[in-house]
Amino acid sequence: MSGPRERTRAAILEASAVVLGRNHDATLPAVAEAAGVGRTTLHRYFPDRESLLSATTADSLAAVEQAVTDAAIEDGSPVDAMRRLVAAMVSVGDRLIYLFGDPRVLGVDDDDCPDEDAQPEPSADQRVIQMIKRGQAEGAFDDQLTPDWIQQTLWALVYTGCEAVRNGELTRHAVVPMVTRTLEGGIRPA
Amino acid sequence: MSGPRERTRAAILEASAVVLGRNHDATLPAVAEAAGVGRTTLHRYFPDRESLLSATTADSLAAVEQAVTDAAIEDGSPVDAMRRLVAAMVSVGDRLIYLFGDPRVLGVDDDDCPDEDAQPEPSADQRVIQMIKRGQAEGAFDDQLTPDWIQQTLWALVYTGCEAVRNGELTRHAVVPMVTRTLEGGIRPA
DNA sequence: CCAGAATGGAACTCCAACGTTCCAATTCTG
DNA sequence: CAGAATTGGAACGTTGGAGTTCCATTCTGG
Repeated sequence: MSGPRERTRAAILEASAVVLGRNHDATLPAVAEAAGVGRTTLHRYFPDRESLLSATTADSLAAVEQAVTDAAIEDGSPVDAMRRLVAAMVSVGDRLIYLFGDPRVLGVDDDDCPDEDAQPEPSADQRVIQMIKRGQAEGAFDDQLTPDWIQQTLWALVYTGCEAVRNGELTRHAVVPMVTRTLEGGIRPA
Repeated sequence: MSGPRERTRAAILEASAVVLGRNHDATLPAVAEAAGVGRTTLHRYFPDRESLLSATTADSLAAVEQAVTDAAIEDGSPVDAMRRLVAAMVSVGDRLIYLFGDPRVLGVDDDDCPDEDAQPEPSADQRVIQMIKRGQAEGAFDDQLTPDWIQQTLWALVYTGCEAVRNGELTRHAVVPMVTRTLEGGIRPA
C-alpha cells in the first residue's frame, strides 16, 4: 500500500505520460522499459492497456488541475492571471502533451468512446473560461473573440511551446515569455 | 491508365488523409470503407500500410505545396500575404491535419517513433519563412519573435481552427477571420 | 457488343502485441 | 533474521489486423 507500491505506480504513470504522449501507440513493453520496470510488473499494476490509459489520463488530469489551481487565476488582473496560467501549464507540459493526444479527452474523436464526455479538465476548464470572460469584461481581452476560441488559442500556443522545448528548438525558460508575448500581442510589432 | 485508375487512387488518398488524420491508427478496412472501396482493391493500389502512408503523405504535401504557391506569398504586403496564406492553408485543412499527425514529416529517423510536430513542407516551408522574414524587415511583423516561432504559431492557429471546424465549433467561413485576427493582434482588445 | 480491365467478397496464412501463469530472486518489514 | 511482499524473466495461449490468393461480377472502352 504505502512503500514501494506507490513509488512504482507513480513511476509507471510518469513514464506512461511521456512515452504515450510522444507516440500514442507505443507498445506496452516500451512503457515498462521507460518506467524501469518489468513487463510483468506493469501488468500487475494495470491489468490491460485500457486500465493503464485510464489511469494515466486521470493522473495527468489531476496534475493539470492542480497546476491551474496553483496559478490562482481568480486573483489579480486578468493579464497577470493569464501569464501565471501559461507558466503553470508549461510546467506540466508532458502531461499536457499526453492529454492532447488522448482521443478520450474532449471526446469528439475516435470511432467508439460511447459515453465518454469528459472535458480536458471538468473544473479547471470552467475556471479558465471564467477567467477569460472576466478579462473580456474588464477590457483586458478582445471581446470580439469567443472565450472558447481564446482558450483554444491558449492551449495551442502552450502546446506548441512545449513541443518546441521537447525538440530542443526552445529552452525551457524561453518558452513562457515567447508564448505570453505571442498570446498577448500576436505577431504584430509591439 | 487514366480512367478509373486515377479516380480510384485519388478517392483512396482523399479518404486516407481524412480517416488517418482523425486517427492515425485507423484500421486499413476503415480506410477502404471510407473510400467506398473494397479491402482487396485498397491492397491492389497500395500493397501494404507503409506504401499507403507514404503515398498519402506525398499527396498531402503536394496539395499543401500547391496551396502555398497559389497564395503567392512573395507578392504584396506581408500582412496581405499572410492573410492569403491562412486562407490557403485552411482550404487544405484535412491534408494539414493529416500531416501534423504524421510522425515521418521532418524526422526521417529509422523505425523508432520520430519527433511529433514537424514542418509540413520542405520547399513551401522555406518560402513561408522567407515571407515572415520579409515581414519583419518591413516592420510588419514582430522581430522580437524568431521566424521559426512565428511559423509554428501560424500552423498551430490554423490547425486549431481546422479542428474547430471539424468538431462543429466553428463554421468554415468563420475560421479564417478568427485565425487572422488572433494571429495579428493576439487576444488583446483592438 | 465483346474483350479486357477493374472490382469486391470469401477464405485463408502470418505475425506482433496482448494478456496470463509460474517460479526463482530480490527486497521490504516486523 | 525470518516471513511476507515485490519483482522480473520465461514460456505460454489468444487475438486482431495485415497481407495474399482465387473467383465471380461489374464496368470501361474500342
